[in-house]
Amino acid sequence: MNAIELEKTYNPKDFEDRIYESWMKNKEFSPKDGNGKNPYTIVIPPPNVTGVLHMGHGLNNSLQDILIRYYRMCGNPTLWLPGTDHAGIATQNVVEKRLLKEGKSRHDLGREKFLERTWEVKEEHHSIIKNQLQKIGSSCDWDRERFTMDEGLSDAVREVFVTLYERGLIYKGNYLVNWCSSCGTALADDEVEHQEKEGRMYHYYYPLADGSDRLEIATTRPETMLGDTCVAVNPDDDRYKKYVGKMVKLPLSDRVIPVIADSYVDMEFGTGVVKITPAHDPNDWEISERHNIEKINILREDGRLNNNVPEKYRGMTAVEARKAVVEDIKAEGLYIRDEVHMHQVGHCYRCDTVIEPFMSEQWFVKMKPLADKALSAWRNGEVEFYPKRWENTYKHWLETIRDWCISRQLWWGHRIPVWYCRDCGEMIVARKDPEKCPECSSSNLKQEDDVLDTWFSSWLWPFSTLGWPEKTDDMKKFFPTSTLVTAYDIIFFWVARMIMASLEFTGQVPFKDIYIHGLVRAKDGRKMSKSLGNGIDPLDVVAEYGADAFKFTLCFLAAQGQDILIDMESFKFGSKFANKIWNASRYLLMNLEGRNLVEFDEIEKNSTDKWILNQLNEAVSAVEKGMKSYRFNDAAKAVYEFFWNDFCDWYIEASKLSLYSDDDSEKDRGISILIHVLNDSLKLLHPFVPFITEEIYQKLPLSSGSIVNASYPEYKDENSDKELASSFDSLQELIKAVRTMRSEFAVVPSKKIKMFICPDKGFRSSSFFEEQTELIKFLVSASEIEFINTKPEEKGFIPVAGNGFEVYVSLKDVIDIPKEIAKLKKDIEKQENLLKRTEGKLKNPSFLDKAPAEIIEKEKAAREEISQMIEKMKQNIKELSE
RNA sequence: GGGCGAUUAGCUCAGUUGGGAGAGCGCCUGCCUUACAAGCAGGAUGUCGGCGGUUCGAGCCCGUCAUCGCCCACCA
Repeated sequence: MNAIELEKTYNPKDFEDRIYESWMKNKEFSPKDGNGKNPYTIVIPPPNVTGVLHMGHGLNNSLQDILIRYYRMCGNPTLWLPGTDHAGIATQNVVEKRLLKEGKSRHDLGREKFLERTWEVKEEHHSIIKNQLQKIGSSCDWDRERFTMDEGLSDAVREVFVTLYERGLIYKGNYLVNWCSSCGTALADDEVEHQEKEGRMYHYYYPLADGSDRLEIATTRPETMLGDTCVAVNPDDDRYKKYVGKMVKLPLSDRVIPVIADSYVDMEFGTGVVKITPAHDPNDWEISERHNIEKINILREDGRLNNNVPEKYRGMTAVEARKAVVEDIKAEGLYIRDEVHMHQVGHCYRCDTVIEPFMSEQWFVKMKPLADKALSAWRNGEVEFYPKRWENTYKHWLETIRDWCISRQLWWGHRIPVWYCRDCGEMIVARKDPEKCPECSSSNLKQEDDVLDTWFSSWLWPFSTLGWPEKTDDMKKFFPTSTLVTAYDIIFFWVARMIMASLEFTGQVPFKDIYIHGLVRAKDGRKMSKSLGNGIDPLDVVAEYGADAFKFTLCFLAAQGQDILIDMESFKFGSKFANKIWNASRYLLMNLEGRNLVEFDEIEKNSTDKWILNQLNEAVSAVEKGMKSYRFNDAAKAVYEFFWNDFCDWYIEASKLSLYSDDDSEKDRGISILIHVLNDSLKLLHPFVPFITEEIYQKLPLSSGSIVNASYPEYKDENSDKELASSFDSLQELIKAVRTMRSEFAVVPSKKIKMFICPDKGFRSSSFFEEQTELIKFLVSASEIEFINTKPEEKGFIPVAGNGFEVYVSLKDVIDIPKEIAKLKKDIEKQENLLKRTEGKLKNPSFLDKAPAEIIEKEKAAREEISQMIEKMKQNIKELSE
């Protein structure tokens, strides 16, 4: 046949897009029927539709893709279901920012127009993120793509909301929530990020109403005093017992508030007197509930002070008011001092604005009953975390869970399916939009303005995307899913909640395995972020090195659960590997010129062939082990070492003996096995480097169809040959020993040497060496090899000692004898140290008594080997000195 | 205040039932050997954070300390 040509240089840009298109065209990513094998399903953690793919997504989706491609090739009906998340706050912020540029606010447009605008932005961004996922090679079934706000998923959201309401697990109430004044909405507890900030602790007096005395209080937020409704002390605090029940005058206002006793107050901290602002502090809220104290809200939704404070402070921001209040306290002569104080301050996880505790009417999910189910499912082993340590995090969060505030004062999202009758005030919670009030039949209804927290749709993702609440075929076939792959930063937001929702509504866990990978960071260990400017755009990596280099590098670095530190340069690693695959393949395809391929089963295999088949077999096994235990780096390492070290450095080199021979049938034999092994290697590699393997696979004379659905190489017992592998180790040792000798004394490859090989008596590989004479000659550039039983009589040969053999090479005229002797002496010293250690063990009675027999045997063998080696080297020094 | 992770070659990191310390990059030497110089062949480099313990044997298990990082937590 003719040679098959590959471009001289590996250039992923030439084929990656073309190949992805062909995959799409041929629907390679849609699940195939398995011959009785279990389906393997992953639902993608849906990226924010208006977000941009960052390195975290890059890692996340690379790992998913590797799993998916692996199981798909293993013959399981495999589904990777893609989709995006509407990301309420984030998306709304994007659109509002755009409007701001036009000088408008969302209120200028009105709800309906604003939503239209947002859908447009959504469409526009959606194609960006989808394209990015495709560029990195994600083999998702795009025909099944979903969006959290599409019709089916919206139905699921309603079904869940109403059902939970019916089950008494959703309630509405006026409580203290986390308020982001910039986003203008309430947030769940998890959406608040605490940052250590330097603040000041202000001390000043509250005078008693009767003027008899005054109390010193301390606070970090003086402005909140405008909402104080009492002052609290510990009931056991002797200093203050006498004040309990008395009234104090609240400075800067005309209010008089009581002194109460509550054991919450820590006598040791501060002055032991706490000003209580129920509407703006969670603890104060609790205290006011216990003592039935009034709550005064002093903030507007935009974070400025409202009309419940004296006129001069109205409209000020908290920061402005703080300054003003402190000045006024000073003016009144009540000020004592202030000092630096470090404390945790909550910030909005979307816009980083300081969060204010704020009293408002919101919807909540009662979490305890849901959490209990999720805990027991985990205890029963229905879900398993990789790495296991995350189970502590999961458990702790579920055990200390608080109710979930699910209403958001936004427009973009699922509008809460609750209506109020304007005529009779009836509240209607319904799956379908009601036409009229069931109480009074009025059609004058108004739907709840608020929308649901984004996570309220995400937590249904594993089953809503498969068609739930309908009983779809996909639901039957692919649910529960197999593996969830995600980073640890959303265990609470998402993972735990999916388990809760799934158990509550399907009675099953949503997935069996949860693989938690690390975060991708910059080389300095910092998080990649826009503000730091240290981020790497995955698409830049793809443009520079290709998608395969991108995926392989990340996978190779993804040690279980550890963060990954990278820069642009890091991807050279994967790129070099891809380049190696390219060139090795190119070389083999070139050598098809004029050859007749022989059916693999009919080829007679020599030891080297059997050896590479054994190595391939072991690699298959290592990949399987790596995939099953989610040790991606182990799997990547196995394929890397197999392909580069075994296949390229040894097997292809060795095969040149065949390819360069004069015998046509030997050439045919050689190339046939090479192509066969390459074919299997490409399949072995495909999950890790999908594009390049497809590009080459398509050109191989053995293959038909896409590699995406080709069958993965299977581990075969009959290909496993430990003895052969061990003989090959000896052969490699021998070759390396001679090469080292040549290299140390700068003997150019073109200089052929003559050598004698003297295998140790009874050494297992002695006959193996003889069989490999031609190969050894070729690989060490020898002109002639003779096998002997004892030291050669011929002069001018340098002895090289190895385990089980001694080699004599004709280098005496070129080498520096004193230098060689010095080196040998150093080696002997090393060996003697090893021997000492081994002998020490073997002389130790408790070692002999307690160590397993196997280990003792090993030590004995080592003693034998080492002392023989020392003997040989000593002998060699003598010979060299002659 | 709790919990977790990290500490191994100059750099980034592997090292899963405890049994003679590894990879990639970088460095040094020699090779443009008709697949690949993004390559080939060879080489140097480690008190495995400190201390103590368990064990015949510890990078790995236990305790403790140190440094760095993360998560959770209502101390005004």
